Amino acid sequence: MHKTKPYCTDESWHGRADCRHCAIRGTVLFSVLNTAELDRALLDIDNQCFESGSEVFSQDANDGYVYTVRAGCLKMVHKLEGGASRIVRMHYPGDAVGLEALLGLPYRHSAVVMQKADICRIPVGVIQALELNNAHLHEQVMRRWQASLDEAESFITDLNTGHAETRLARLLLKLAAHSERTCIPDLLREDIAAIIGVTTETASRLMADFRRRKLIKDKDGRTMKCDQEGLKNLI
Amino acid sequence: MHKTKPYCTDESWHGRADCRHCAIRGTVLFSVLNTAELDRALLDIDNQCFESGSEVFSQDANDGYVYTVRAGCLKMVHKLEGGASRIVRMHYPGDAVGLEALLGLPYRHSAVVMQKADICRIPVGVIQALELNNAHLHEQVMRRWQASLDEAESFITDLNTGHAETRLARLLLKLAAHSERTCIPDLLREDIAAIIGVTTETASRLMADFRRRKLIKDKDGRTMKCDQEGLKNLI
DNA sequence: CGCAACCTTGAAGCGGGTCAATATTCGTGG
DNA sequence: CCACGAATATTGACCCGCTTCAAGGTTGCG
Repeated sequence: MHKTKPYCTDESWHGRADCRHCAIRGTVLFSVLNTAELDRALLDIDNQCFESGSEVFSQDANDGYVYTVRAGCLKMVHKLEGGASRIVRMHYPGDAVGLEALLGLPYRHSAVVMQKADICRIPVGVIQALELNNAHLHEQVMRRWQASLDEAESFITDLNTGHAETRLARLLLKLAAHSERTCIPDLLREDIAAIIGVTTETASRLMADFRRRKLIKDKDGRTMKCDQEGLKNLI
Repeated sequence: MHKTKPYCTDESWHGRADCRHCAIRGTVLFSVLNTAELDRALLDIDNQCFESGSEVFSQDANDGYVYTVRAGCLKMVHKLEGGASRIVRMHYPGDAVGLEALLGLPYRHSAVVMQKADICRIPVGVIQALELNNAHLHEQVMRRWQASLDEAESFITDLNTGHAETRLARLLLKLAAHSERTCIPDLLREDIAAIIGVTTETASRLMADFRRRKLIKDKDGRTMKCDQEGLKNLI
């Protein structure tokens, strides 16, 4: 990833509005921004768009960055010994990803884009430096950690419990909860399988069945609309 | 839980050795202990033994304590809508439990003892106060958060993936990794079922089968020995 | 166009669920 | 100490949901 431009410190930047979800921005910007030191630190934050399918970082790598999601959707993919892999959680706008880097640890999973994403890359040193003098940022980091834990645990209780049809319904509802107007990404059948713990064929059969029952409708190329009420009846 | 005695500040306490794993003790004790203020804060830390089956805290409660495990083993039980429940992770000596209390949030799960446990109860205010002046403690808290995340995710990748026999083998090996000399607790079949995501009957059938194949041996009442090499062959 | 990646669908088999009966362990009180 | 009942564990028989293996079908891209 190459250095682009210092969005965060540019008050006239058009994308500024989305910064309201950012742990760094949402808490620090409006409290202690006016120091030269802070402005300097923020220059190290980079921003980039990723296309669907591209990898933000790779399992076992250790590059010293934490990432925040401004737009789009990521999957955290864990490779298993047998060559197969499972998706252990997803991340949405406002989430921080790769927090283990704050502890100097290698990434536990690969982060791969599921839906075109706008992502900020923050060197861990920046966060650590700001945290020293800012308890509020510290709390925001902990909140992001807890959010990852909540998401991983909901994968166990919601997406790995009950019949496959129920699990798929819960997955679609979860995606809808993070989308505008029930417009959700049309996931790869392989990804659905890796999330709800079935084979690709079963995922395909279920999705085809849901479409026939009009629980989901194709919108354009990579998104669809879903019938939330109908899906809730399956749970 | 009633106040017992200020173990942490009593240098002659026989149980002191186990404090080496504690986030508070392991980092703060040897750095800034000698202040009256810190000693005072530590007086609010309580310590108690819990018998197997007893509940340390309850899902949705909000009592403002974080707990650390000094000995024994806990299960984090999440109640589902249908009345059933799943176990989303386990905790062992050195772990911190109920970290969401640091954010003022209600507990996500009930914490129930699986094996007689020795547990410290720490008011969130104590941790917050100490964190303000101690970046090292702050790091320790983050490490505990990451450990919870690692454990939850290993439940997805190890204990909710593959055939039931494989998952049970991985569960027993995980317990063995946290025990002395492959002596692991003889879990309730219902707990095994709630961990690896099968019915109680299937858990019972598999355990009975493992015993016949001498992969596990009854020791005394509530513990057993397991053949780690044999179990690894099932993965 | 033609290949590659992805999706859909079918048929057969089995792993684990379900329902039910029996055995075992454990706590409690006589 | 034994007896009794409740909780837990074991086992059987049947069946269904999902996997497996295999064969097209569809989409998209160089």
